[in-house]
Amino acid sequence: MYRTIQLSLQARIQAILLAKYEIALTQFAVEQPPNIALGELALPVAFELAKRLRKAPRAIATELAAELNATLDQLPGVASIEVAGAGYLNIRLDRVAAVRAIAADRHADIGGPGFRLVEHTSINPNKAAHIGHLRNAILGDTFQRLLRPDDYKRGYQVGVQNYIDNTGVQVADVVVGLVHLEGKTLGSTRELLANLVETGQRVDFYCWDLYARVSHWYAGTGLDDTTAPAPTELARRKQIRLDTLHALEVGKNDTAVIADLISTAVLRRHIETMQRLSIEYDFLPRESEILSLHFWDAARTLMLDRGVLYLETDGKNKGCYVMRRAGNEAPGSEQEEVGPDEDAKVIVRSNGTVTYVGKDIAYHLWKFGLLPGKDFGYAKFHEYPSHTCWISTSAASNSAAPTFGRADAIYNVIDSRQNDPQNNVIAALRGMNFTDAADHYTHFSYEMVAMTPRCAVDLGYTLSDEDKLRPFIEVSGRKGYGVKADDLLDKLTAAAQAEVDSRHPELSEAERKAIAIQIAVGALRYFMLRFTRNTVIAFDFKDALSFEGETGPYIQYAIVRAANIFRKAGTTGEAALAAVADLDLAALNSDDGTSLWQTWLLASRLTVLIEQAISTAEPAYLARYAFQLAQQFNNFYHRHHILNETDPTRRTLLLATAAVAWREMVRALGYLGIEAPPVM
RNA sequence: GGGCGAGUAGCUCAAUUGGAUAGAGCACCGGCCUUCUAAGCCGGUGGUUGUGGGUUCGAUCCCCGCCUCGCCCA
Repeated sequence: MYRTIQLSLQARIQAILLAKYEIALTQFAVEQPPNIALGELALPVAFELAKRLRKAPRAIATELAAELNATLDQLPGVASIEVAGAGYLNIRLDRVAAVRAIAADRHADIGGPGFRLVEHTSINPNKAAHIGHLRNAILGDTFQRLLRPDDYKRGYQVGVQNYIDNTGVQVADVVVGLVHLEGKTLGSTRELLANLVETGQRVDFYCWDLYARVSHWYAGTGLDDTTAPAPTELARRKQIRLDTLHALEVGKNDTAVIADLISTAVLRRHIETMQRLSIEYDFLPRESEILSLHFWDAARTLMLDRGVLYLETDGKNKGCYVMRRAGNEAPGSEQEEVGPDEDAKVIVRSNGTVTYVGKDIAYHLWKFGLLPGKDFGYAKFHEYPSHTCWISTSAASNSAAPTFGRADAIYNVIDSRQNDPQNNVIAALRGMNFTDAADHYTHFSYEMVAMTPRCAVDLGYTLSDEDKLRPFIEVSGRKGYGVKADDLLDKLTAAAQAEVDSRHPELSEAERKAIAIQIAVGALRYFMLRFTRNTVIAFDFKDALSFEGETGPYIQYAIVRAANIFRKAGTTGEAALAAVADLDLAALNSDDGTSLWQTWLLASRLTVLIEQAISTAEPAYLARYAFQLAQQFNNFYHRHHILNETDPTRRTLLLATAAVAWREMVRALGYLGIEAPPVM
């Protein structure tokens, strides 16, 4: 409702400006006054025009207000418009009409054509998921929910991908650990995996420790060395690492098979972990197929054709295929004669190997459907209750698979440390004149999750004196520093379970467990979403394990309270809202009615927030909105005791007010991937 | 050395992207459970928005200098 009025106001004022001053203003702000007494919407448009019209803002506002008030019938839902302050146009709404529209769930639609690809999670399959990966996956999953079609909005067609680097150095390192530190063969690796499953152990946790051990082994600093190893020994270990990595890239050998077994087993664990948080994927493209299906060869041809890639013949990059960086473009100019562009990005090294950026460019050309003649094979990997998760294969494709790639817009949820590489890919697209693709490429960048020094010490890590003074300690899979996602979730669930057990002994074990999980997920997802993207989260158990104040459970609790009222009143939220249609709503215009009206007004803003969260790629806005709405409801809850209300008209209005808050809180939490428990 | 980001209440974060009196949570102090669930509500303490200039009707936000921290690249 709120959004609808915003749009009609904008259109109306644009028309007036064009007719009266011949000014075409495409975008201007619609705000909320600081106080409801000033109205429901505020337009600072007169300030914008002051300079262009060489007139005082207040004079312009007065003229506009007169014009708007004279044609109020063209603005349905608006009661009056007045000038305030130095030149604000304050809008008052027709509360009765607005409440009826909100109760009937009339709201602006969100959505459009085109296929949008959201890529998130993308954990190297060589270790357990940790809190940093959780932030990534929760951001991506929430954003995907905002885009997708649902009961509330038309939405966009969306595909969710989780990229798997199963042939990279990280997987190679774990293979080195298995083969060279634990003496495993292909056969004994199979036994190990079977054994871990039988004994109920988590493969990814096993690899977590092994990965940290291998890192120490390379450096000669771990428990595997009682005395410092000789330089020749360290060189030998480094060579083993390179050889193993090479074996993975080439494929079709025992080392590669071991890597595949391990990385697939770890990947299955990641899928399980994320499913605990209601995070699902549609497709898992793997680097092994990008290599085996020779995506790069097609990309190289295209890049050479389009002139973004060229062979450097001189300077430090002699013999490499390089790409000009943005800002250094001088196609066909004298620049090449002046000398080599030392700042150019190396794509193919002089030894013929492709850099990571090269492979990434090929992959992104595929995403946009720009890689001629190349597509993955698709195989089923995992079944969710509502859909299949597919995985890439170099074998023949399953004909039942949907198509991925050929996206109109992509969103890559990748932390801000990858800003440079991401910009390189965009620059490549732009250089190839794929302007549309480059324009619709969003690096959904976010800051990392680190740990407070205290948190690191609590986990048993020994910090240097220097590290203890830092604001935070970076999570490091390589060092084995970090809070594992499953451990955190287990901890949260246990804490929630203790509360539920003591509050609801009448419920069955299974019911209490289910509620505890909903609360734990609510706490965790909200915690990861409440910070805006470019804030480093310094993780601390005290904050993350809290169920009070600005948390997910606070909002869930508000929903439970509302639901209790409907239950005890012998009605439902839906019925309470339907009763508004033929109710006397005159009370809304009284002073007392204003506080009720504020709840309706806030509830009607969900559409505005969703749209804002999408356009800024900032789910935190929606998280904060959900909390605000819960605060507003709790305030209302304490001020009005609905079931004791004797006046039937007023009681119906109060019930409906609780119901509108309830409806929008449930919706907002749904987009955040948080369920509303039946009781708490 | 270059690039990106950040610096706001004791702590952790917001601020509708340049708008009206800079707001929340935590912590602390005081009040509220015989009521629809206290995982809650009400009140209070707490600010020279790192710093110096500039731009304009208006700056936490934009521009320049400096300081501090983080990340990436070399």
